Amino acid sequence: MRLFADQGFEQTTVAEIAETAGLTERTFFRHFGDKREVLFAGQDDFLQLFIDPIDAAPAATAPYELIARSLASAGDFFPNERRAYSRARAAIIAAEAALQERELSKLAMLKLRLGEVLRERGIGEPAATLAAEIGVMVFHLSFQQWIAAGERRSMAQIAQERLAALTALVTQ
Amino acid sequence: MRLFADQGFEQTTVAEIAETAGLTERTFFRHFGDKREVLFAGQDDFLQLFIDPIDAAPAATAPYELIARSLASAGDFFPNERRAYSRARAAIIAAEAALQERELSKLAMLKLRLGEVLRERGIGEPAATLAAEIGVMVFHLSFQQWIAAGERRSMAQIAQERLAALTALVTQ
DNA sequence: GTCTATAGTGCGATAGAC
DNA sequence: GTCTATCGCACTATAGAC
Repeated sequence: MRLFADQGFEQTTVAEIAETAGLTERTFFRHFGDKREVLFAGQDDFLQLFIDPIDAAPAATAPYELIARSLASAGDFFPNERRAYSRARAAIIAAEAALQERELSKLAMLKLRLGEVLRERGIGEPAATLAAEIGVMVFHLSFQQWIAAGERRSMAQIAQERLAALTALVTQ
Repeated sequence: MRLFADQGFEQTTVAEIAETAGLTERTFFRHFGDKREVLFAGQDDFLQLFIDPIDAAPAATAPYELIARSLASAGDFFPNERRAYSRARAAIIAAEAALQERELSKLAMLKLRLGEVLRERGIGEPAATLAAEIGVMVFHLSFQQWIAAGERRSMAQIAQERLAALTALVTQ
């Protein structure tokens, strides 16, 4: 992160990263499948925040309500103290198309996982996939707003507002 | 496409592609920013199909209705004759994570462009971005269903059904 | 069109942890 | 004694500079 922030992602070689970390290039690639992956690894607990409230919900809970709970829970990953760090990381990603691609890819994986969890609850198609897509989409848009300049509201609050806006949009 | 289908995307070198096309490697990269791009270039008319019906709609048309018209129009890009080709292309993309990433990236660009068009009509935020996200998301899921084994319905029909399912999901 | 830097892979050797 | 982390080295393809 320090190297990327100072000189840019593209301008930083894997050799530099490895040296800074006191390792060899070969070892870097043992831990990370590619150079971009170093910015996205270790998001397992983040994923779990989406899933836990779904697992904990009563069996009859409607998909929409599950998504709302999932979003509220995911907000815990982004307390106010994390905002500065998230902004710095987002700036690095925003500066490089290759990193934006990887971010979209990670969000797509989250969608797939969420869809699975919903289907395991007996929610059918296309509802399960649609609910997963909506949940992750609202999360993503909310996150972008959360790190916007001057924004002070919490992630959970923004997400709730965005989900309501989506509902309003669809029911015009 | 032929080379990718026969031996896989990763196993096909740019040198091979260039030679097959009767060009040099350097010329390939002059036309395409990177190797993956060759599978995604020239989608401008596709993009326009989303935008045209929005431009043509009466000023007071609600965002949801705009999206519905956009989806109906985009369906024209996928007549039944195109289905076999789309399946073959999708199979190539599905076999390679790097290509799936690029596809998501292209869809994200489409979202951005659609959002712009909606804002130019005076639709505010977050409605414009949400509508664009919903439109492209429904398109993407519908496309995946359209190329699913045994599926015979038209793109427009599937998209309409998916959009209705989304509405039902959110309004329960 | 030529040249070169860098990402990423395959295989093997070594050292330490349990 | 097996398992895992690191390293060394040779090699190829992409991609960019000039």
